[in-house]
Amino acid sequence: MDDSLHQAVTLLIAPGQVVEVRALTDQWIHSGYFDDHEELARQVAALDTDQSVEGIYVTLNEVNRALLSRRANRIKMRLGKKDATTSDADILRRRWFPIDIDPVRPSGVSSSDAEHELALTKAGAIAAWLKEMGFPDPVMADSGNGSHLLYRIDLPNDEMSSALVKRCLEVLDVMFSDRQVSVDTANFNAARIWKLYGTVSRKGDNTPDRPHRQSRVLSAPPAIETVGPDLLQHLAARLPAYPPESKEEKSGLVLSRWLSDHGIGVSSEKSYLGGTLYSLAECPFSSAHRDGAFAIQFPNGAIHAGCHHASCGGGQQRWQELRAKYEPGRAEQREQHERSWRRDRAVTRAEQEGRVAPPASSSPPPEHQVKAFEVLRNGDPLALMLAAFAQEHVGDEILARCMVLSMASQAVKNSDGLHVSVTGDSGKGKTHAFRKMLRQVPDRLKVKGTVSNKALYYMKDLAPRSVLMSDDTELSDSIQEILKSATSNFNEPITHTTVTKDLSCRVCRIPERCVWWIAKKEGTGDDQVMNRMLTCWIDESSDQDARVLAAKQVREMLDPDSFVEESDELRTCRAIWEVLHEQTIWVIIPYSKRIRFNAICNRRNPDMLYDLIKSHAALFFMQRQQKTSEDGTLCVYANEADFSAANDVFTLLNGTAGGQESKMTKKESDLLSLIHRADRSGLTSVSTELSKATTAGERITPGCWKSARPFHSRTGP
DNA sequence: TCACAGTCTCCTAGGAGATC
DNA sequence: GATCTCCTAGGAGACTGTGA
Repeated sequence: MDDSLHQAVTLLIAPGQVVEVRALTDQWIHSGYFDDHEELARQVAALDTDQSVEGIYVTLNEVNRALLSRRANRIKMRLGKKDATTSDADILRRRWFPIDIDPVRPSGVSSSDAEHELALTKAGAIAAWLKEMGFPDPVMADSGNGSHLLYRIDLPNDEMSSALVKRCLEVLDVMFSDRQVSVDTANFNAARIWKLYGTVSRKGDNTPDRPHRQSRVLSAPPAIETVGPDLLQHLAARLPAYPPESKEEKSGLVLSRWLSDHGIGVSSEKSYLGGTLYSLAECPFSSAHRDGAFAIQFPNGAIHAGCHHASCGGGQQRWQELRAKYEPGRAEQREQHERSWRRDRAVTRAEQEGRVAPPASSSPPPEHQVKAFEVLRNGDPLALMLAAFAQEHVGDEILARCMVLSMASQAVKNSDGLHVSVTGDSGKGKTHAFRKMLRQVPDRLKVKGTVSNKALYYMKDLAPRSVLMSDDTELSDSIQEILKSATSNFNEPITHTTVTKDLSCRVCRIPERCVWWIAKKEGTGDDQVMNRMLTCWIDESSDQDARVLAAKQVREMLDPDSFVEESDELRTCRAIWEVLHEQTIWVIIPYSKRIRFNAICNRRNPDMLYDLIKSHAALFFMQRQQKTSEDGTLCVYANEADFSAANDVFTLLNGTAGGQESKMTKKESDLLSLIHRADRSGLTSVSTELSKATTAGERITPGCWKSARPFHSRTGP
């Protein structure tokens, strides 16, 4: 028997242990099970002379003894489809923690001498690193093309052990793999077969540059110590297994750009937990070595940086240290910024407690709070909100106006509430517009995304005056019913009574004064729902596409330092909404009787105009004539500016920016417009089809709205 | 060739609620 | 109370890619 083969069998396989031998050829698999290890070595030695055999392997871990009966102490050549080999479920215990270090090369060829040497060197480095951590000396072997490290373990074959071994390999891969050599992370499964040392590795043709080599054990400790699970867990914990939480990195720092901007060289990059791991060309933490440093950016933006050398923390998080090294003074600025933010927030909360006007405080309120009251008293809050919105979303101003007035309607006691629906094709920015405007809303007052039919009734922390945003989905019948209730009974909670398991009644509620913002695809939702909402169209024009692209191009040029996550305007808007959400205002429209409506057939439209006026007046409540009613309600008188602003919105919603009265989508409206332009007889036909007079047909044609405002009025207090 | 991981789709069971 | 519908989670199976 070959000495090295005999040494391997003695070393790897416990006496009496059943083991599967598997030989791979280009086309076939030969396999047998052995508990007679002398016989195993004899048959393997014979098989190894077969030049078609690329490699001979054994199962490393303890195999179920029953499998011996499959092919007892014999190798069956050319397995058929019915001949099973060892699966993970056939393994009784894990006996080895195997580390396979392979040179990076094209598949199907043996390694060159240089590549082979690199893998052996890398194995030495890994063994040394693990020894620093407390690992014993491993069995080191030459696999023929790369190198192997084997540590004796004793773990049950279960999911936890599998995950632990897998994680350890992943950590070693991150720490040690580079462009030339990689640690194979696929060797974690229990039934994994392993090169039987003493046999020849024959990948591809045997050429001088890439010769076939015999695998062999290079070194083995006299007594092999078992590595305990604690040590493996210690290794597994060397790197974050999940993206770490990081508020700071959500600011949009792009690690690759940051490294490049600061002249930090990257020797290689690869994916890690969905993010990217950059191996640094030189260690920025120590001058004692060059290799080993790395930085990872996770999908959530968080960053982990470190170095695998024990003297550099052995992979521990050192990102803040790295950043501070290249951005001196930043930590201090950050601390100052956070102190200021905490102070602002504390003052804002204190002022929220039962106040209508700003308190005459000897200490100055925070900057944005002062600005908020300044704008509410003397400025134009609507203009500020539109400007803050425009900083983050290009165009769609009329939609923005609708959203602002919708939120303002929550503060109006005598309003039915204004809800917003926006239609248009996917990808045109409906959801983006909603999300950007929602940034002005305090977090506790918004619900985003999709919900199942009854879920809203069961949300325990859903606050009154929340904004419920439904995202680009088709509205189910059930949600549409809730919407109808919400819009019909704005000032009361929506109740829903169900029967529990013990057949008692349970009453669930959606709180009062919630407004809905619905992003819909074309042609979804029924008219009754649409009737109750401000019906906007997203701007789908090619001009808008060009403007969006231009804005995107500017944004992509920003570096992290010039990127502002929250502008002063945005913070001021949020402070304004905090003030308004504390108010309940009764708006009086003293000129109500002087408003003339062209179309009152849909009774909801006058309501909507009145609500728009009231909402605008609520937004400017500090600049309007006020009185307090007997029950203490703050009353505000709407003025001509409120009418004018509301009328502008309503006119646009019936013209170029929405289908408020017609309930048509943009495409339907464009089609009618086309018919109208092409031939007036076409309009007559449409009117006939609709069973309406030609004038009615004209009215639903957008071109006519442009020339005729829907309301006449003589306004003024 | 085989086993496995990962991904995706489809199907099914079970629970909740509605209806008769 | 029986039955139906809707929703959800989970499993099965097909498929692909990888590595021995």
